[in-house]
Amino acid sequence: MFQLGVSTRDRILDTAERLFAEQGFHVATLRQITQEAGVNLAAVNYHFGSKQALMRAIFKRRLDALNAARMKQLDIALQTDPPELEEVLDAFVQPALAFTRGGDAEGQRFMQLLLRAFADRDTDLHQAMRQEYAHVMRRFADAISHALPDADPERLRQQLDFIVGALTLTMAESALKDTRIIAGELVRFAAAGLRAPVTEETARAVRFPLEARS
Amino acid sequence: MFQLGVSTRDRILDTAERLFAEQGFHVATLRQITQEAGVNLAAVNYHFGSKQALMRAIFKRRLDALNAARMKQLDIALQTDPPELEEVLDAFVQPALAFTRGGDAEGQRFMQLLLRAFADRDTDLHQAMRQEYAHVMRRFADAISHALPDADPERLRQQLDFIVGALTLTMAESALKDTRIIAGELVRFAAAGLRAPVTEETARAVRFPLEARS
DNA sequence: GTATCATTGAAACACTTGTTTGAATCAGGT
DNA sequence: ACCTGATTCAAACAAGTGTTTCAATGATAC
Repeated sequence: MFQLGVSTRDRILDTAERLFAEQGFHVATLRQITQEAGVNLAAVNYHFGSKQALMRAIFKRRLDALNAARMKQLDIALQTDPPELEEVLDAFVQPALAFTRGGDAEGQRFMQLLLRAFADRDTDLHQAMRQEYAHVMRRFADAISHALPDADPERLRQQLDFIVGALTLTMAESALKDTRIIAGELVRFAAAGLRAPVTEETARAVRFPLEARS
Repeated sequence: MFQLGVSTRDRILDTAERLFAEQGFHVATLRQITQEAGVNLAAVNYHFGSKQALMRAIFKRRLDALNAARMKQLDIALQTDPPELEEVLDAFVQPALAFTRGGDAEGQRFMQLLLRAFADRDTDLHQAMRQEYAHVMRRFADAISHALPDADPERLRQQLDFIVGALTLTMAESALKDTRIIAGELVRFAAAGLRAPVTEETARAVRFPLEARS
């Protein structure tokens, strides 16, 4: 029950990740974390320095893994030139689910954590996440531009944020068993959105967004 | 500076909304709120009962207004039968920006608050928000189904969540001046995504989502 | 003017928080 | 065996939290 054989440091990491995702950073207390992990209260400050530093360690561990998995799958997609749009999007979406393959809810837990980080603007965690993300996002934006050479790269980059929002919120929200199907749907949905040209109607909507058109 | 002439209750409501959005529910303290609002500390518990109840009051005020605005604009779109898909999506997206028209950042602040509520699963606030939303979401899902009679209603409902995620995250994240343009882009993006049929390629992606396709 | 109610004010309350301390325990090397 | 450094432990610390209390003040009606 107390994950015998695993180091104190890892027990804290796993338990804190779960409780931070479930309850949020400021609601989950060190006493609750250490008690459920079966370690002493002071162990957190000994191994990590502070509660904040613990959070950063948790975040870095998963985000590095997620980004590496995305990069790796993107490289495969980029072996064809120009790359297939769906394969590029797959490389972005699917690794977010890869963690769930083990059977437990780790992947979804991290998406919940990611969603909290997005919500926490003006925190160093938010800044750190955006910076960690910047690399990957730029590479994916470039790949999408190559797949859709006729589209404006700046607009494509903007629309990548739509995909991030849709992915993060639905993955954090949905039941575990549905995530795989939803990911496939999202790729199809996003690919069509990215391919859609700017029509006269939608251009007018951009210019006069609040006009009631009866 | 202290919004002279406005009632104590409203001063608390406005200040707390701002601080909750900026810092989060558990980080913003009643002492900070009451001090910045220029009211006594005990005023919160007198007028609202508790910090939680204050949060609910804040949320209800804006969400009711947002939902009402969406419903009203949806009714206009539904005057044509079948409704135009872009008009239905406009009715969903545009009211989220309507608050920003006054010049201040109220609209974006509320989207940040909404994002926090999404991240806070397993809280009564999250439950309350989902319930308040359920009505509106069902009506919009029905309207979209009417606009796209050939598509599976259940799948359309699923994809409405994509739009919610994209809208909430980008609106909370983006600079204020960009929100109007982004909203127009989102309508175009989402309309194309909803209209896209399920191809053999994407169907395969749904069946074998983690397969590396080189 | 006075009684009645709602509202404000300063202070205290009970409790929890993250962090620190210093002794006890453990492991590995010589 | 003995030393050394890393790790664990129980206890305390200082600070901050939401909430409550009760007297002071304000407004309103009779």
